[in-house]
Amino acid sequence: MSTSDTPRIRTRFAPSPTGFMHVGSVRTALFAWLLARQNHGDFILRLEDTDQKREVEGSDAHIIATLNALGLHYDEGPDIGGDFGPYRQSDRLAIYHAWAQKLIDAGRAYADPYSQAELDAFREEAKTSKKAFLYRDHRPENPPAWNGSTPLRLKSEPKAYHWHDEVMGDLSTGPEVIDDIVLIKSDGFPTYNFAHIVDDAEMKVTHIIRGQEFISSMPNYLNIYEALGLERPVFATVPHIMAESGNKKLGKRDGAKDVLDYLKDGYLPETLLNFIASLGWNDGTEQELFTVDELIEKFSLNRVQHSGARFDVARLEWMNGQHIRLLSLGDLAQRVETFWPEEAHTANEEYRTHVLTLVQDRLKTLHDLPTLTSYFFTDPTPNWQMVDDNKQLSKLNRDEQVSLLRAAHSALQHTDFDANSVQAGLNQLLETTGQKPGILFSLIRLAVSWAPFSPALNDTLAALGKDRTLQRLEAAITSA
RNA sequence: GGUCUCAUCGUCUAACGGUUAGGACACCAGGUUUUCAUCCUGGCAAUCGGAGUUCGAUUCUCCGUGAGAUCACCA
Repeated sequence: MSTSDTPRIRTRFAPSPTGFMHVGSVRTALFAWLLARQNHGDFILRLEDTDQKREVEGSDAHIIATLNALGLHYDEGPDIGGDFGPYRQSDRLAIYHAWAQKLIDAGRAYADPYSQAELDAFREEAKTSKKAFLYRDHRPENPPAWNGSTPLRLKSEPKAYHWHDEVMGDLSTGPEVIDDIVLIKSDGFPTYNFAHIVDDAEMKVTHIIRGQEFISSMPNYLNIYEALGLERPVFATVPHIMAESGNKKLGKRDGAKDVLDYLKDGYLPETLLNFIASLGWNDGTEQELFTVDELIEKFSLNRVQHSGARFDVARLEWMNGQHIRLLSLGDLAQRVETFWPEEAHTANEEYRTHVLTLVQDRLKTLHDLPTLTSYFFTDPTPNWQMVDDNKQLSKLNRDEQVSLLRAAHSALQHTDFDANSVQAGLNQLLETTGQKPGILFSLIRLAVSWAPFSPALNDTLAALGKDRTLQRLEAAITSA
């Protein structure tokens, strides 16, 4: 790479289409995306579909949908093209074979002559003699010419390595980890180990960001870079996210959740990005909440944690509430469109928006909307158990409770129904009944909503309006 | 087992070698919103162990211990 001008930063996210994206995969995508955006570079999506057996139908579309839903838009990719395509490895087989041929010509790759059984025997032998298995210990003297029907292996050059990782710092290993790894499989597809190096070079990727599981293969990759005569890109290895319980890395088998499901559950994309970034990264200040723009501005690889972080939903929930509160009413209104309870769809827009203002501070996820608002749209079923379960209210007997509701009913009949007037009416009712607000207001609140929580009482009644409020009180009284 | 990596409150984390080791989530207790959620205040709670370097180690070195990753014709 020329040193006179720094190359444009290009990062990539290179998933294999074997399922959905969990928070771990989103994080590597996010970090790569942040780095590209921060430097006004390019972010590339490349599908690594070289293992036909593991491929899951439709997961490429699912991955793309997830990236788009999160706003992690890429500049080049299988569905949108770009100058360095194709962006699907199965469409690039000729490219890998051309690069492989270079290695063969240079005497740095050879056909693997062994059968699976023979290989297994070598491994077994190594195991019983308690030695690490190395294929190169069995490297054939005169391998046959490669005809594509057997694996093609790298003729490695064992040596100690030493490299820099933007996240982990300086890393090193001895020659004992270098081996003759497979470059092209007997089905003609390249291995990840070979394909990603070729692709990153062809696509001019400058920064490789990936999970910790690749750290132990790094020396072998370095060996390939050298065999191919390629410059090393910048490496950044991010630690794993661990499952909520246990210390294992988060994986699909351990109940890792599809990130798209978090969106369906009413978590905001910006919450997810903020949360996932903060799992292993912070800007060194005490700031916890970041907008996407702030993440782009402040993110840096060298402040990424070296150790794995555990996923904590409670914190995610809290953060989502915070982000919901930061939304403008108009923005929130748009985002909750699909979350309203069924009955809300017949209500007029103005009323719905008003209800939304009342509950914005109470939402933890958009999915909470129905339980928080359904009584604004449809008459609730009285449930006196809720009254009996209330510490304060249970001190009164049913007759006393009902007579308080009657008093409320008659008092509110003569009140205007804006929030202030309702408040004044309620205050007066406190005096005439001689009740404590904790009792009187709790009772009225339940009688009109039959919901576990609701906005301030006067706001709630004013929003419901006089007719509906009185009618609910009547319904409560008759059902007692 | 070999190799590599990591290690601060329960969790996410901050701390030029010098701080009463800070913040956030969760939890607990008060308060405001004349109930609930939100919000505010306060509380609980951590440097894995042992040597060494240093006037002084969370921080540097070494040894343990623990944890994770990887040793595929998977990525």
